[in-house]
Formats: sequence, structure tokens, C-alpha cells
Amino acid sequence: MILAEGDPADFVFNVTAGVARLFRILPNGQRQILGFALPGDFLGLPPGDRYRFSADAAVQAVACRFPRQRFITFAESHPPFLRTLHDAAVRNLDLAHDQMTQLGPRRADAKVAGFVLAIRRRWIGLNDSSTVVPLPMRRQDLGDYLGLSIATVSRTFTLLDRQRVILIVPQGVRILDPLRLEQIAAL
Amino acid sequence: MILAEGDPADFVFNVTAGVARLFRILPNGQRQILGFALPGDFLGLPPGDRYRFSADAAVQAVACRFPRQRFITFAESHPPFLRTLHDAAVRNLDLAHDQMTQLGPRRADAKVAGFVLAIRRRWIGLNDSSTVVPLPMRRQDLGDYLGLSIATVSRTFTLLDRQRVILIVPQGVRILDPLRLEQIAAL
DNA sequence: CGCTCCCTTGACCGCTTTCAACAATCGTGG
DNA sequence: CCACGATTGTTGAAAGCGGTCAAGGGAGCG
Repeated sequence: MILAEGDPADFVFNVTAGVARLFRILPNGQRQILGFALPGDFLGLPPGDRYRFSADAAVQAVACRFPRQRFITFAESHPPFLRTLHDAAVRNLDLAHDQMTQLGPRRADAKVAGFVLAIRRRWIGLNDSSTVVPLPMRRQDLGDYLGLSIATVSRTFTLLDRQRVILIVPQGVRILDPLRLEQIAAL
Repeated sequence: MILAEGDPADFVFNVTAGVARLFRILPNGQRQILGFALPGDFLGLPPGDRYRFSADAAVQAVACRFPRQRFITFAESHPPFLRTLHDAAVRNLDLAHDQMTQLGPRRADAKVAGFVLAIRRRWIGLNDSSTVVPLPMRRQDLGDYLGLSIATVSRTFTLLDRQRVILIVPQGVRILDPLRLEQIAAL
């Protein structure tokens, strides 16, 4: 566990390795994953003085921890860094909007295809290898992220694999037919 | 129309009166409402150089328009203002997370009940009259906001009305059983 | 009065969920 | 290195919920 919803936001984190999952637990016990933090992403800068969501490691991960007040002081005295933080926040807002469009009343295969394409774009910014997309998180995480049951996530991956659109490999997928994947994501 | 998705982001806007509606049109033609901009909110600072969503006036509204480059130059030379922009982005991200929570795989009655309670809180901040909740927007807007079809929205309101949880009145609803409404929203 | 637009309601269909069993993978200890 | 148990992932069958399509009210307005 990196940080918990409701706790005083005394620290700012930066993920340096692995993947963190940002989530809330709903009153009915369901978990909604709000997003994934990849290496380089900052965590723990809520609007108020308490965290608005929880975050933990989805896989083995490493994060740097900064005292909040010192972090803010530093940022305010270094405009280029503040600009970087702002850009990151804007990018995260954009990603949140992307996911809101995914969460709507869309078909399961469109959601999964869209997710694969979206996270590939994020990985490309870090690694490369654009045809093999790492998916280190668990099926349950994908389900809670896309608003699908674990069974449907699994079924959909199997379906896309059988249709030769993707190839399921350990810890990820290889994209075989990018155009078709985009078509499915647009459904 | 204030700005359109895909257009060059040549201007930054600040809503000064009324309410703007942020939305995307999906490839399949569906519209997803991403949120609402209230007076004081900035619009038109996407990660790249093109708008990532469209925005139009939900009601009679007024907005200030700034040339983008000059706006950015000004912000970068005024750290306190940059800090304000960052805070606004963080707040918007938090609001997006709230809506993502509503959009997940929840039942229609839970979504509608949650929406009524959420918008009641916002009205209380302006008017009051906490038992009568104005719903001036169209059913289609509610559907596009909650990820439901217009038919289901209508059906769900009728159902809550028949269960004596709410009473449908012109342009809104009267809450008859607040506790039960909260229970339904938590489902 | 009649038109138009929006909301409501019904019937049916299809996708996703649920429930359950099975397979595979991983970690642990012998 | 293998055996075993626990966890995770896959797959099947059946049921439920919301979507789609379509028809039937109502309210507002000329």
C-alpha cells in the first residue's frame, strides 16, 4: 500500500519502477480503479489535505517519497518543475476523460481493445517495442478499471486471440492486427 | 459552441457566467458528457496543441477568450498563477474521478439516485430548498452523463416515483425518502 | 386546433454477470 | 528437483438487466 484514501496527504510519491493502481472502494464493496501510475508518474497531490483515493502496488514496484510541504516549496521556487507538474496533471485529466469515455455503455471487446491501445501509447513513451504490450496487472485489475467482470475480461482476451487480432503472451499481449484492433475499439 | 474537439487549441477560455458542457462524440456516434464547467473554470489547456473534447453552453453562458501563446507565456512568468492553474487541474481530476466512480458497472437506479443526491448538494451550495431538486436538463443529457439510455433513465425515475422515494415534479423531483435514496445510491 | 418535440411505456433481444468447475501458474517446503 | 497447496486465469451454462425499436401520451407554441 502506498497511500490510503482519507489519510492526511503528508507525502508526495513518484513511481520509479513497476505499476501502481489508484482506486476507490465503493459503499457496496466494489473497487473502482481510477487509473494506473507508471514509472515517472507523481502521486499524492490532492485538492485538499487528505488523499482522495488509495494507491497500492499492482506488481512489484518502487516509489520515492517526499515530505509534502518541502515538495511544494521546492516546486513553487522552480517554475519549470511546476510547469512539469501542471503538464502531468493535465495529462492525467486527459487520461481520466479517456477512461470516462471507455466506462460508458460500450461493448466489452471495445473496452478491452481500447485499453490495450491506450496503455500501449503510454508504454511507448517509456520503453518502445510497440507491438508487444506489457500487461503486468491482474485480470481483476483490468475488470475493475474497465467496469467488467473478471470473467468477461478473460473471455474477451480469448476472443481477440482466437480472431488473430492479438496474441496472448506471458505478462502481456502482442498486437497482430493493429487496424482491426482500432476498429474494434471504435465500436 | 465554445470549442470543438480536434480544433487547434489557439485559445484558452474562462467561464464567467452560466454552465458549459464538456463532451466527446465517440466513433459510434454516442455522446459522453465528461463534466460541467462552472464560473471560474478554465477550458482549453489540453496536453497537446489540439482540444481533446468539445464544450458548449448548457445554458446561457459567458466566457473570456485568451490567445493561447500569450496566456502560457503569462502563466510561466507568474508562478502563483501557474500554481492556481495546477490546483484547478488537480481539482478537475478529482471531479473526473468522482464521475468515473458513478460510471462503473452500477445499477441504473444506483446511478440515478447518486446523481440526484450529487446535484442536490450542488444546488444547496447556491439556492437551498433541499427536498426539491431542480433537473432543468433533458433526459438525454442525464443518459449521456450516467452512461444510460434515455429509456432507462425515464424508467428509473418512474420506478423511484412509484416506490415513493421521490416525487416527479415539473423540471425536477421532490425527495420523499432521503435515507432510502442514499441506500439505493450505495447499491 | 394542430404541429412538433420530448418523455414515457411496452415487448423483445442480446450482452454481461453470476455461479461454478476446471486448468494453470506460482511459491513453498520436503 | 519434485510435490503440493493456494492463488489466479479460463471456460461453460443460465439468468438478469439494460438496450433497441416502436408506439403512445403530454406540454408548449404558432
